[in-house]
Amino acid sequence: MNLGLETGTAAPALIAALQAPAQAARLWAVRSLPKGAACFAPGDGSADVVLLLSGLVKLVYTTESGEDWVKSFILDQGIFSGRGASDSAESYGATCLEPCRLVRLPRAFVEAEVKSDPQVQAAYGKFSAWVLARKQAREAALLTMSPEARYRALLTDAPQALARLPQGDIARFIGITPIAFSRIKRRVQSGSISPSARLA
Amino acid sequence: MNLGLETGTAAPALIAALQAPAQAARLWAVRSLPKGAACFAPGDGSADVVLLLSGLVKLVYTTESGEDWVKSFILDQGIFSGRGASDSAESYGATCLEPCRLVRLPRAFVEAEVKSDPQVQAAYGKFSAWVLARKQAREAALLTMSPEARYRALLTDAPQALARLPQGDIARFIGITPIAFSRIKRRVQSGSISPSARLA
DNA sequence: GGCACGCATGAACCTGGGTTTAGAGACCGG
DNA sequence: CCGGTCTCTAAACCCAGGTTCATGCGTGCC
Repeated sequence: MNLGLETGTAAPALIAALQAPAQAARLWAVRSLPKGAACFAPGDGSADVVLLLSGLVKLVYTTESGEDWVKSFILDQGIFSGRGASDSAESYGATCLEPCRLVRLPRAFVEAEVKSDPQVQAAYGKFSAWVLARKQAREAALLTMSPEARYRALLTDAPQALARLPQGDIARFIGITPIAFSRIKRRVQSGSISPSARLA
Repeated sequence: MNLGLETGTAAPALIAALQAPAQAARLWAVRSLPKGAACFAPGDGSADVVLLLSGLVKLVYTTESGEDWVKSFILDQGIFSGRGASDSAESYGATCLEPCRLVRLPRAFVEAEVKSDPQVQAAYGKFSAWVLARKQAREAALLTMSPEARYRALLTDAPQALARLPQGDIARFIGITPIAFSRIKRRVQSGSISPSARLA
């Protein structure tokens, strides 16, 4: 069971397919952002599509009470935007966890390229399918697995990613507090085989 | 915050758009299934697309330990298939909660229609966007809200749907056991304002 | 260098949900 | 009409995760 952290090749392929057309349209402006910078704020009206060329970004939901919950991480190369296809009420922000290099493209430009360029269209189709599969995996993980099980799955599926992420962010991605995450790590490392398949 | 139970018009529109081509191809065969029947089993190799014309279907993940968790409900009119776009490891089954009328179409046929028929293509685009938004909402709900908060949100957003669903299935959709759900209902009905915004 | 801040950990206590067991009511077939 | 099964509710107990308070450690800033 993977939880939606694997990187895959779909996003890099789509980035590559978009580069030439964007350069031709003089829209290919690589921007560098330092660690801690916000790519966009939650509720940002901007419907830009962001291509991450290198670095590490987290997408976070912020609740009314001010808690942050990590929707997902984008590692090294990936594509994301503030609003999934249509506008949804649940908006999220994006923050650089490492220095990042990225390109912003207007959504309209990307959509036009998808329609007109078969290369881009093919890459976009694969990317969409991959996004859907990831979302499905994440949904299943949140619904059917306990936090500890999710952590164990991450340990198996994406150890190299875990090493680059702050503990607090991993916790908020798994769906628990950093304190509880610390306890889980202790349990797991001590080799105790928790009998809880899927508890609260 | 809606949790992914609202029905919307995207699915009915796509069903309507597909009907004529499917009839022309002699693929439009309406089947009736009784309450309790399985539309397909988890892991079913069939990549058919199912159009639900009337009735009520639940999609359920089954864990290795045999627990069922409700991925989503399809009310009255909707479209679903055993495998989201690409094949994912997490497979789910579909069961009728009410007598259903439905049509099964081969995925290849639907994909071909999407490419060749602009009508279908437009409807499919809207449907895809709607699916994505719903998945996003569900992900956010599972990640950022407590079970009780999810139930309260359902009460607000989809009371008519709740009335048609068995308690146990609602519980498994919210992400808890039927027993815990019973307790939550008691708490909510007794008007106690639980101070827990988002607890375990 | 030294101070402050943030992050990770630790311990103690609370609480919501899981688990088990049990019982009341609805539905169905004989 | 009766007995079986299924669903929902209830009560008692356990446990994982939340909460609070406190400590140690690394980083950055002055």
